[in-house]
Amino acid sequence: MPELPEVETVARGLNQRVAGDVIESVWLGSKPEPLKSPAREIAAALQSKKIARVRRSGKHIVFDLEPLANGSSSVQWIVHLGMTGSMLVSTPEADREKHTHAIAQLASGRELRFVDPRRFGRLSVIEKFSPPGAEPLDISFEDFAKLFRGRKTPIKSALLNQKLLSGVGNIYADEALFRAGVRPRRRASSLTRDELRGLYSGLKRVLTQAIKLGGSSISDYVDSNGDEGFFQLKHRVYGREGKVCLVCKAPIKRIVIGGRSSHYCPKCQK
DNA sequence: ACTATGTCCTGCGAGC
DNA sequence: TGCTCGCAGGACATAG
Repeated sequence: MPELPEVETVARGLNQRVAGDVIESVWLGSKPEPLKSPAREIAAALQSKKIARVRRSGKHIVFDLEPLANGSSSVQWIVHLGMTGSMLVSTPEADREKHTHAIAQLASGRELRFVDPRRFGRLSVIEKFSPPGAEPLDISFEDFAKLFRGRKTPIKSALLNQKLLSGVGNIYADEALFRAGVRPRRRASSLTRDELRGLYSGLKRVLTQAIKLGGSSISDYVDSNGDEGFFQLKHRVYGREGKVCLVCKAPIKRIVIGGRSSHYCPKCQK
């Protein structure tokens, strides 16, 4: 589900609400657990840790944790929401949603709940998380252009490659390519410098505006408060197959690239 | 090193 | 109403 703007929204919400709180205990409920490291290690690492800060890196939520007493070292709790994951702040009395896989009890009396129907999400604890690719909102144009040099893969697939850029997913790749006027099947290396400039600024604009609107809610996505985003109302191509282009009235096309559906306007995008 | 493909999971809506 | 099919915001492993 969640791409950079959704994860950013969730992380900001979590930071506002649980930074400073303390994880008292952890329940890991589902089997197999949606974990990268053994359940016991994760539970032990989270227990009795203060949440110093919650932030986003790529599509990952990063909880910066500090030990309560001297002795153990700082660690990071890394949460990836996969396609359908959500991380909710709730009261212990609230009904436990189906597919709740983990719950952290907080000293304030509240709970952090990880819910994920499709189970593509992952939890892990490490010392220092380093994202594989560059942050799309921070990268310079020159570095951005360099990412696609010599790549024969379609530009759409290159945008989704997290080792190049961290955080871009199917929605925002399609929306950025529309704003750049570039068809998703074009070979990455074939883009002209002008097209790369359009893609660079189109991607930044789309991500920035989506963050402002709290992300896109298609079916599952909600923030840490359970609220939906509004950027889906601004989609120009994603999910609009057969509908008319808002710029030129041509019908929007849907094709499959690398197993992912891709939406574009055959007239506006070259 | 890069690229294309299949697989992991559950749920929902469309079509019959 | 009930079924089967296709599809879904992601990321890996694997094979070429």
